Amino acid sequence: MLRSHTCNSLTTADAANKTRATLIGWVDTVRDLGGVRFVDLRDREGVTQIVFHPDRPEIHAAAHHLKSESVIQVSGTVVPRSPETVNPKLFTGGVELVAESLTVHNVCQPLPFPMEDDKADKVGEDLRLEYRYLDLRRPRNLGLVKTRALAAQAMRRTLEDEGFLEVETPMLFKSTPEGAREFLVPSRLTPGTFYALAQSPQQYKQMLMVAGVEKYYQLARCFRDEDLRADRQLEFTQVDLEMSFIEREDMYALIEKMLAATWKRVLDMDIPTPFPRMSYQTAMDRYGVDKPDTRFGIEINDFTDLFKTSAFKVFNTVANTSGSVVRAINAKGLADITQGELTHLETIAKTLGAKGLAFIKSENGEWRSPILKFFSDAEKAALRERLAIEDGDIVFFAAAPWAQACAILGRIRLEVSRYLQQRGKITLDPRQFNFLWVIEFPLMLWDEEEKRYLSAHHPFTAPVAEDVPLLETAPEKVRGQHYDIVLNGVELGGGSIRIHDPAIQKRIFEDILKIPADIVQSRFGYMLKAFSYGAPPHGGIALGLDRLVAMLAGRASIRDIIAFPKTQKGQDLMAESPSAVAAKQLKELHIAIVDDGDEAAKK
RNA sequence: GGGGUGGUAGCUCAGUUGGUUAGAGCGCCUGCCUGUCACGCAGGAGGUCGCGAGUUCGAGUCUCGUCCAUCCCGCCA
Repeated sequence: MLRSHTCNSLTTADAANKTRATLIGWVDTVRDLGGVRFVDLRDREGVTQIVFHPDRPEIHAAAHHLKSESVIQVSGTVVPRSPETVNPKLFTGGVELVAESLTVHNVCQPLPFPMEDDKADKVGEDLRLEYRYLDLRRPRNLGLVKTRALAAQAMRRTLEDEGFLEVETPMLFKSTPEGAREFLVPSRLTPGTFYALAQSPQQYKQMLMVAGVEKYYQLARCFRDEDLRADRQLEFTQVDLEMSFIEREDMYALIEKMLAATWKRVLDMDIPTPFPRMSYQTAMDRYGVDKPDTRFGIEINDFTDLFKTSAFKVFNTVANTSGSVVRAINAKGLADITQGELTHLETIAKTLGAKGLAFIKSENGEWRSPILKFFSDAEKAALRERLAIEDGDIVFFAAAPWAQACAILGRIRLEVSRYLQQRGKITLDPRQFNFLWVIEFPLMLWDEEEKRYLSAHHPFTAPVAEDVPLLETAPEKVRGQHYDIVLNGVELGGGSIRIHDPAIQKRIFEDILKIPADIVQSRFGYMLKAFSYGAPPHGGIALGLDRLVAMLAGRASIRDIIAFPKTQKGQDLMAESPSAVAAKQLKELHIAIVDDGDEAAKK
């Protein structure tokens, strides 16, 4: 090794022993006082002050020209600092290394952006991504890399202790068009055919269960060619696992154990288990989403019955329409909402298909609302009581088909919670982690555009046993044995008990999802075949590692905790990918470039 | 595919109603300085105002287009 110690290891005991040490690392800061020259030397572990005295003229002179972030190696003697020069902010602040020799291994060019956290955080992300190796070098960001590694380690340990086998599954899979958009990979050896990069190891891991692995896990890279967000990348990592011979309860217990171990290891926190559970129906009715943030209230209330006889035509009509509801939330203390905020909320409601956003403001002892005149005293009293309306509150309504009303009030609820946080009326503890199992999802959802049922999650989810007879008669009433793990309003992952009966799987594909038999055969034939050769009951789950680490680290964007993330346009600004390729490469892959310039011109 | 926000020195930003030579802080370069730790002090260099057109006597500023980044909607079985 080119060092005897790390930059976070020398102590006053070393100074007392006159320990000789060699340190190597990056120049953090240079403080040149003319006579004496100080350099803070930094490595992954910490910082140690180096001092250059004029009695060694060569290295004293060289120290004058040291640049920030250059890599240097220094040998010398550890000495104590005089009491008034001790730096209490530094672990090694009681000592310093008197330089006796200096090697400059690499001179750093002037930096493209400042490295101090307070300044660097304001620098445009595109520049920091172009120089990702510099941005990552900041101790705080290296800390995020460590957090990720620690979290992965904790989860691996739990799974290894539980007897899981790590198995790698192919990234080159076949195209399965019913899911997310895929990355296609042309096959050179079979002209005109394509692989698809795996969106998840789903089908392979089920095959591993048929193979008798019993307990499988993998930190699996997954690929989806969809538009990016702060919490979505083209490639991301899932903690993917599958078990045989289990029921749902077994999976809840395992994941609770794994996440508790992770939070203990990374944050030294004891997460209470078991996690609360909530049905999909309850989550939608009370929070308007299937991934509720339960750290604050502002729950949705139903007033459909109340308005069935109302004089207010708009609500009355909706309340008497089958499948439609009239619902409201009370944004407690938000009567001082600004016009801009209110307009923003209306825009959201309209984006989600509402005609507007009805509200009642309770201010200075009286209610204000454009629709107040339509309400009877009994209706007002019911609203006041059930929404606990007090002075300073504002109530928002949605009158729409159930799913739409949920979507509107779910979004409004999150927005108003943000406004209330900005006003200090809701305070969220950064160390509060509300884990929640959301269960009893419907197996199927009716798709109005395609006029057929689609799997709510994926078509391998097993129906709840008692609901199986409803498959053909009332598919929308069949509950799936699916479970989502939700944390503070973020979906960490989901999974299910799978179908292991080829007859039921076939019924789902052909009779319910209406996938033509020949397509079922070509896409899933091998699965149906495998299930007829001794398929064990099995189930699994996949957790988004990137999101999970982002939650652990208190980061909003998963770009922060992925070493080399891509921008929203899917580009790697550092390596400059994607990039054009040579015609020869395309030819080899049997890809012809069709110039449709003329076509475009005609249009 | 759609909507919002932003793009001026290496970085972060200011730039008035369209008007003379586009500024500040930090960084960078040079010099001074023997106990600093965001060291200090003095001086200096550094600009295709994202790009392209248009309006105008005159555009960083107004208009249109375009590119990039970012947040969101659609999308993400």
